Amino acid sequence: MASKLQNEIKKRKPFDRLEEEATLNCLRTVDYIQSRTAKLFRRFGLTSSQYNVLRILRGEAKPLPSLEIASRMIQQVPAITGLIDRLEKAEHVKRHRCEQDRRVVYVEITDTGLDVLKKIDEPLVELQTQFFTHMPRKDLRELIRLLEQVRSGAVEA
Amino acid sequence: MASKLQNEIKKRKPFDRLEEEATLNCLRTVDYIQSRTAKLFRRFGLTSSQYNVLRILRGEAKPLPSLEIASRMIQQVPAITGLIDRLEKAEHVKRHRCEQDRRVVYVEITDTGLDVLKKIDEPLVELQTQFFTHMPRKDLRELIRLLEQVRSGAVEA
DNA sequence: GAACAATACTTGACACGAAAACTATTGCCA
DNA sequence: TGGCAATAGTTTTCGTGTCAAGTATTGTTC
Repeated sequence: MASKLQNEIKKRKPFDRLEEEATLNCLRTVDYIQSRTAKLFRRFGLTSSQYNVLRILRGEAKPLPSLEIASRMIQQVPAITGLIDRLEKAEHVKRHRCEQDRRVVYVEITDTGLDVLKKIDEPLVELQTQFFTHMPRKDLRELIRLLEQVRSGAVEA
Repeated sequence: MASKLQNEIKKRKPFDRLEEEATLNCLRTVDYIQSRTAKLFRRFGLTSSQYNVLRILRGEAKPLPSLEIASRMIQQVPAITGLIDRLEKAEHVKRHRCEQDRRVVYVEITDTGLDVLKKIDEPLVELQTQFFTHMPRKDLRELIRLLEQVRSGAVEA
């Protein structure tokens, strides 16, 4: 029987390696999750990355250096500068240089930023719940275990 | 005990919902897979999207209309134009208008394109194998099942 | 204490993804 | 057959990710 994924991408031959099928399934599933989530954020004028920066800042509840933010995200250093530029323009964050070490730039979330996050909280919980409502809790836990297991084998690039 | 993911993103409090933990685990794992794969493609002068277009064209072994290609990928219509522009400039594909229906543009892979794919084949198999070598086949099959299960609940946006 | 290395960003160039608006061509159908 | 909708792509704009190279500041070492 043809797999679900095989139909989705109109692949003619079945996968000949489990590894290929697993890789593509990961990508496909996340694409689904990403696009739904991105759509939600956009309703509030944010992109996924912007939301992530704000979420990190709220979690920490104090200003953080740019690179510290970058390290908690998945992004490269250069991207973070422009990201914060735009967040600053939208008045969701403020920047100020550290007086002790003038190389460091601290980023702080503003009240405007906190307000936006607050509005997003509930619909985001709803959406994440919706992704998995049809799955038994047991399967959900198993999925988490397996995904962590994949990453546990991660080798340095 | 703090979860693996919680440590990775330096989250201070444990996740209070399984759904959140599962969502973020999906994103995190795929980011790992994506970045490793993208690096491989870049060694051969391709991006992930470009590789995907070429792979689709090789699989079909005949010219395909632009939108047909787009539908087998995950991308939006507008993105496909520029993507094919760049592939054409690199002489990996050729474009030609359909004579019967002049709205349609057929895209065909060139010998250059086939050559690049051929060179990528082996290292890609190796990389995908490496992602999962440390996992028992049984777990791999279970992971595939669970990921398909997630998508099976997909609701229209 | 002067030179060099390391750190914390910033800038510029290019490719991609997403949305909205536009062009060209074809199909419909009354 | 004339007009209007549908289809297939393209263009534009903006935010992002990635790489390479650059700047400012601080640390370190001989």
